[in-house]
Formats: sequence, structure tokens, C-alpha cells
Amino acid sequence: MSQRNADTVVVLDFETSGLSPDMGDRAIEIGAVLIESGQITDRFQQLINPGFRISGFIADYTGITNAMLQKAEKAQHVMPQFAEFIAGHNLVAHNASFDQRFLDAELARTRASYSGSFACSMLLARRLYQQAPNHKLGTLVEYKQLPTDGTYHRALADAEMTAYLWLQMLQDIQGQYPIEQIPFSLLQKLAKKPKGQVSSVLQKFAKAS
DNA sequence: TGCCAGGCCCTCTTTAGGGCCTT
Repeated sequence: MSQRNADTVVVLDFETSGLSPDMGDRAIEIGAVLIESGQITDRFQQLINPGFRISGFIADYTGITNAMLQKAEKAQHVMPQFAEFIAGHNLVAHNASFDQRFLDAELARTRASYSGSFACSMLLARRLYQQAPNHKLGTLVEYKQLPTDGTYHRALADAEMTAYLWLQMLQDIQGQYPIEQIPFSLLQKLAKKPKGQVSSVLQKFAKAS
């Protein structure tokens, strides 16, 4: 069974050979962190050999080279390990629809599956931080002065930054509204509400809790 | 930091178009 609270989730990030698994693109790296009761308690990071050479653009963008991928395990070995890592947890990603498409596509190639549901840190940030210059992960890390070692576009580093962003959003909600425990489902619901309704939804929930 | 897609979201909208975000 998936954890109900928003402070216990797996935050994940894929680096891929392109934008669309339907166009033949594959995962080349997966990174994830487990957050339990608001603390990062575990990490997962694996390069994945896609079975073909990646473009120069992707190598430059990620810093992941074809030489690195040649030595890496294929998805059929990596994905079952990852399915074990995320088992029983709800999932968070920045622009989650992108990562969900690759997770589903890579898991479909194995017998592995998952039971948690996704929430998107980007959709939530668009509602909570409407004054931010934009809602790219790197911009939000700078905007909220979140911890970073300066590494971008690598799966574990991006997953960690997304995790800190997620925790910051929980903290900001709890600082503004008297909510002790935020259900994961509330944040999923908020991310789909019109921006003008976010405050009233949180106020109504705070009164009821 | 470009192209391929897809979902969200705004507006000069809804019989549509284009920007944002992910790699």
C-alpha cells in the first residue's frame, strides 16, 4: 500500500536519449531519493545502456558519454532493481508526465511494475510560486535558495534538487496554513486546480483538519 | 542549449495557437 502523507515519497528523475519513448528514445540514467517523514533516507542511481549511441547533444547536455553507457547495465537489469526501490511509495518528479512516460515504457520491457501514483513538482510550483521568473528546476532551486552542488542534468542531482523543492513546498504550505500532515492526494489535487483557487482549497482543508 | 512528443495553461480562446517544461 502507498504511503498517504506527502512527506513520504520517492522523488525520481530520468536522463534519456530524447523526449519521446514513442519515437524510440530510451532512458540512459535513473536517479531517485526516498523521503521518509520529511528526511532523505535513501538514494538510487544507475546508468542504463540504451543499446545504441546517444547524440552529441544529449552527451553535452547531460555529461553522460557513450563510453560510460557502454559499460552500463541494460534496462532489463536496472528496472527490476528500481521497481523494488519505489515499491509501496508515491512518486514525485519535475514535469512528472515526462518521467512517467519513460518509467512506464521502461518497465513495460520487463515484468516489473509499480503501485504508487505521481505528483508533479512543476505544476505545484507554478501555483505556489507564481512570482518565480520561470518554473524550470534550476530556476526554482535558485529562487528558493535550495541546496545544490552545482550539478545539473544528472539524474541523482536533479532528483535531490526536486526533493528539496518538494520539501520546501510542504514547509511553505505548513507555514501559511495550520496543517499538521499534508496528504499526498491534496497536493495532487492542488496541482490540477486553477491558480486562483489554491489558497481557498488550502484554507478549507486547514479548517477541516 | 536546437529538433523529435505530450500535457498544461494562457489568451487576441473554446470551430485555436503558442509558450512552457522535461531530454
